[in-house]
Amino acid sequence: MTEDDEGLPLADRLARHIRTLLISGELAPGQRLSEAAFSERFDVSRNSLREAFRLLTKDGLLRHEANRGVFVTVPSMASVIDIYRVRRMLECGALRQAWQQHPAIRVMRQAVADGQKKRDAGDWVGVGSANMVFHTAIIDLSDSARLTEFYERISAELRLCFGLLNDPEHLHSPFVDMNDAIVTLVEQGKPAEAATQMETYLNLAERTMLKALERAEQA
Amino acid sequence: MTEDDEGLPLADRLARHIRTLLISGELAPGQRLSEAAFSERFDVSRNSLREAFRLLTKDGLLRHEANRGVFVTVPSMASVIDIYRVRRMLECGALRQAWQQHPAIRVMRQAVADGQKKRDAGDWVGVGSANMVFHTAIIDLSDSARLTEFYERISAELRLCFGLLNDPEHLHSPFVDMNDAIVTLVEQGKPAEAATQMETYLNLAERTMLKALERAEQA
DNA sequence: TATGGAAATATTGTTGAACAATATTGACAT
DNA sequence: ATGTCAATATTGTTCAACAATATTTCCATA
Repeated sequence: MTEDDEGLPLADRLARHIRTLLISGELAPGQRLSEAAFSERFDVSRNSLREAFRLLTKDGLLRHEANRGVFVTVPSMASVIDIYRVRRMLECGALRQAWQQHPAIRVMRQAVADGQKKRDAGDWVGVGSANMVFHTAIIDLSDSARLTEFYERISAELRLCFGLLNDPEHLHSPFVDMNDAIVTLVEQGKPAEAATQMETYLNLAERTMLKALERAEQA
Repeated sequence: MTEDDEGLPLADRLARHIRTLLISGELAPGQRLSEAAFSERFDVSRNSLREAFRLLTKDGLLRHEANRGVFVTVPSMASVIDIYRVRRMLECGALRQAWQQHPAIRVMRQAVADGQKKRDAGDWVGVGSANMVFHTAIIDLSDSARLTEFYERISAELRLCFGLLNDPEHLHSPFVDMNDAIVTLVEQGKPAEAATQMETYLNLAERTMLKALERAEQA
């Protein structure tokens, strides 16, 4: 735990730290997280650790089995389908009612430019990050703190899925140009078309993800 | 804690119990929840209680101030506006893509009938409950476990707002007939119209809520 | 050899006490 | 009445303990 404190309660800091381990894939899906081992590793009490575990369980990143401990969630086809259902609802909805001058649009445009640059440089991790910024900005179009927070949770769960894939970052590249088209439509004041495009995008992404997951499961 | 166990961990049971106290108004907005007092009251350790508090804080029902304790969230105009933004996104979205034969539609229709009966009997609490069932069923149209769970959280927060009002239950009555119109449109295979109606409904409900909250704040 | 089961071990679930750090209260002097 | 400082209470976190439940080990037996 070398990062910034911010004076937050220990359990929250712990949860954040463990979350980064989860989404970076340092903790593998299915892995059991022993209370003793982790409280030693982070040099905190079991009680504090358990609070953090509970928070992450509520976020769907960990799974809790009575008297057996907590495990890293193993993403399933069902969860992928559900997650994309949520994304269609939130992202398409945000686009559909987007106001042409919303500040988040600048962020979207910037993220697209960034993604293109990273792709041309062959920096696939960078492409993934830019893509993430892009979609977060779309949610910001809806100007709702609660939706933004909810999307963060969904987003973290999705990254858990990516952890199962063999060459995950490569997945994002084909979508950079679709992002471009979408933000352009929003800039042109065509929110309905943008939403439709996004639906196509998400359906495609979902299929790709499911196919990749299927391959990964067989292995 | 006289209710059912279900073998869930203590913190979860505690959180559920406290949540019912919150939404039923037995714990007033702004009130401080002393760890000592509540661990005594529920006959649990401070550690377990703190886990429960953290869960409820994540749900937005409690607010945590460092070194000062947890307080029942005081709903603000801003939170009401945000909550209705979420509801428009989720409920209108669910209606727009509703499949005409979805089982949740029966639940909606039943809830409408129930609400009308309760209203005619002057049972305002019953009207409120029926209304809640109706809107939860709308979310179920989207067939997403995550959206359903998220809506529960939003719903609980909204009930916290109702706790601030003087005669809260009375608020629901005018909406029973709008519910009727909406479910009828869905049954007729007109999801877009249903969504539009719902938007009108929610805008009206939001204004009513804000006005009532304004009155309550002055007092 | 394989299998079933019982004892031994490890892990989680929950508690209570302890203590440092911070916030609140109260007494006192001005 | 007001500001200051000590006294008190509360939260933040840890630790040690123990019951309850899982897992493993080991042995007897078919």
